[in-house]
Amino acid sequence: MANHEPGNLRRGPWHDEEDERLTTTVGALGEKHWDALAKQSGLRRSGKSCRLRWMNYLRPNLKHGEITLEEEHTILDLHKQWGNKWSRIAKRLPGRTDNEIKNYWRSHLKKKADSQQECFKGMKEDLNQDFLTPKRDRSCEHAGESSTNDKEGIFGISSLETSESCNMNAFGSSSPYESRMSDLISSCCWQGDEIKHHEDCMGTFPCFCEVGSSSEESQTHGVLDLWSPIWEMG
DNA sequence: AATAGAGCCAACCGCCACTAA
DNA sequence: GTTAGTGGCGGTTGGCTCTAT
Repeated sequence: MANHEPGNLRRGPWHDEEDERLTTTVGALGEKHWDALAKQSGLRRSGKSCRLRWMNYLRPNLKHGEITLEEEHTILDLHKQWGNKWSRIAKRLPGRTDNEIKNYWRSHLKKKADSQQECFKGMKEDLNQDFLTPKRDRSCEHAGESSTNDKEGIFGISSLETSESCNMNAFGSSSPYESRMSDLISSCCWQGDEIKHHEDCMGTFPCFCEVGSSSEESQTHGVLDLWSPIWEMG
């Protein structure tokens, strides 16, 4: 199989001259046939090691700076959808490598995601206590049609979709429901996030306005992600 | 100032899928 | 159909840096 190499291969951190030599060789031969490339370069490195070094650090157009807030949201969104498919996630973040994203997730986001999940879990319990009340009095015409699931338990409405179609102002500007949701969101949003409302939502909750970054993807997923932990904990 | 513990990240390892012979 | 070679992916590790005591 591959990599049953002689024992004199170098390991450990790469030196500048090794980087230069690898860059030159890849420039001449292209990003393929890594074992042959490693031999031809004269580097005492395995093809696998050369490929990794190239892909993660030497490739043109790689970003080496800090992960931005927008990128962070994207990583969280996509990780939620796809799990640990780091290479797939990396394809959606130009200039970032799977290794970089994986490390960032483990060192920065995992705890964040876990604590957010815990936060929502606690909030959901509180909300169930607060709002397990008759729902037919709610102004929304969808309210109270069949009170069989947790989404209704919280909102008195039958689904995310129907709630979206309702006018949330029907709950009243000072409803306990609204203020509770406001507390929930402000306590669960990450530091640096801001909630931006559309003109017609009047800043009531729940609305489907943008949370956090201004990217198109976040606009699509941001709020749904904010709510989904509640749905999923049913 | 010394030291222990935590955090971070580059690099390695093992497995798997794909391809060619 | 089988086997060997290769590349890609995700998990893990080792060592360096930072922070708290």
